[in-house]
Amino acid sequence: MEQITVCIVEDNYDILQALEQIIMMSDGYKLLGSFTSAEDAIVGLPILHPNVVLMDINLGKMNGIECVKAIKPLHPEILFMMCTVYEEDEKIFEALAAGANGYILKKTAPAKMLEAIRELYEGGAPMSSQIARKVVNAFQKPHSAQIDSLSNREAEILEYLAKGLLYKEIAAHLNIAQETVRKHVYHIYEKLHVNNRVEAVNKYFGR
Amino acid sequence: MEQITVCIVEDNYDILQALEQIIMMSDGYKLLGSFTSAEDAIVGLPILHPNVVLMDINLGKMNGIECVKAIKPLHPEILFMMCTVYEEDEKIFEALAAGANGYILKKTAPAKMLEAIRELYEGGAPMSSQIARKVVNAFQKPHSAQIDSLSNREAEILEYLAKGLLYKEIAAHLNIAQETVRKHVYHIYEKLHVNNRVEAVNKYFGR
DNA sequence: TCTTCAATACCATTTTCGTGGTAATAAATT
DNA sequence: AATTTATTACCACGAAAATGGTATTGAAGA
Repeated sequence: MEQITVCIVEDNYDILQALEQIIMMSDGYKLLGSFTSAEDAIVGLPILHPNVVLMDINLGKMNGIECVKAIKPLHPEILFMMCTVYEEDEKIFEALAAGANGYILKKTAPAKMLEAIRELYEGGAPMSSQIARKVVNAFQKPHSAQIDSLSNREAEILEYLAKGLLYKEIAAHLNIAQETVRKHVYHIYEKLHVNNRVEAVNKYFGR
Repeated sequence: MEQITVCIVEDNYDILQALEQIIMMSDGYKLLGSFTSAEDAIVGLPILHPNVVLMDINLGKMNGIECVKAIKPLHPEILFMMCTVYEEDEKIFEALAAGANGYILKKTAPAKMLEAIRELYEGGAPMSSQIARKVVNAFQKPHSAQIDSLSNREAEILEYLAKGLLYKEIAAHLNIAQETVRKHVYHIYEKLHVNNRVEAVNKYFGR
């Protein structure tokens, strides 16, 4: 089994020591080093470049998410596992958007923790069932009552609007007059309570 | 342990029989019925309303994703586990967007299959490591070379464009002349190789 | 030092969009 | 039978956006 190199970023000394013990005592895992602040990690992680980083979210000044955001674009090969005490909804999505690859709770049992690190290393995205469901749910297009109120034709035209087509282009696609497209759009805006294209498209994408 | 009620939608008779056997022979799971077409399932599933549906993606005329799309909005409490032979990228996201809750491969071992069904029932979103990574990656804002080429000010203005603000509103926010905003936008379009707002915003959101 | 780039600002022109009115037809609903 | 809704179409006006040119300033780089 290949050795997985690991770094830890954690500002609570007791928790850090416990994590270090788990990694060091386990075959197949090698602790390269630890950091107690995001600032130190930004400097040190690119030098040590481990396979996996266990990143605490709530650090001192700069939090773990900011830290990932700073490092990940420059070193996409480094895998980040976010560690927190609670499953905070917003933090999860923020972390994933920042480039985190996994998300586990600190209370996770040592064996599970090691398993998750390996899963991450092997191309997975370890996270609890509850988090996975939230992530999957985020994919569901939230079809609001407003969107539902659109007629078939209007919904069709909104799709074209979302692609950035001009009215004349939409008209050509649908074989109707540009003026008719214009009128449909007018009604779409009324139903969605917006007054320009981008706002309508944002509603279409559930934002 | 509570009984989990299950229905299967699968048009291959051999595979269907195998799945039925697995469910029927296992404690804690109860097979309510099976369907061999999406059309039949749309009629029958709401009547049987199982906890979990094993849904084949490649059915005859109407595929499994269309089927989920038809039923899920009316019965969000029914959980859908998509089953396919291969991990087809586009299908995964299409299925999740349609309202699927889990995504596993048909070759999955019976024990794992049952475990996944229970995980689904208990609020999880079972899927393979590879799929989970793809789903998580989809959250990462894909910052293209084009987006990176924008200056700070331009990126800032693109954010406002994405919200649907008028030039004059953006100008007011930034305390600069509307004409200056206009010029920034002109450069943004050049760098992103687009010629209207919606296309620029789509690049911003990685579409 | 010279050059390039980012940010600012102003101008002119054309195209597209947003607003709102009228109206015919067919389909669905009351 | 009467009414509403969806789809189509045309018109007119003003607002906003898109194209492209000029120009100044300051900062960063060659």
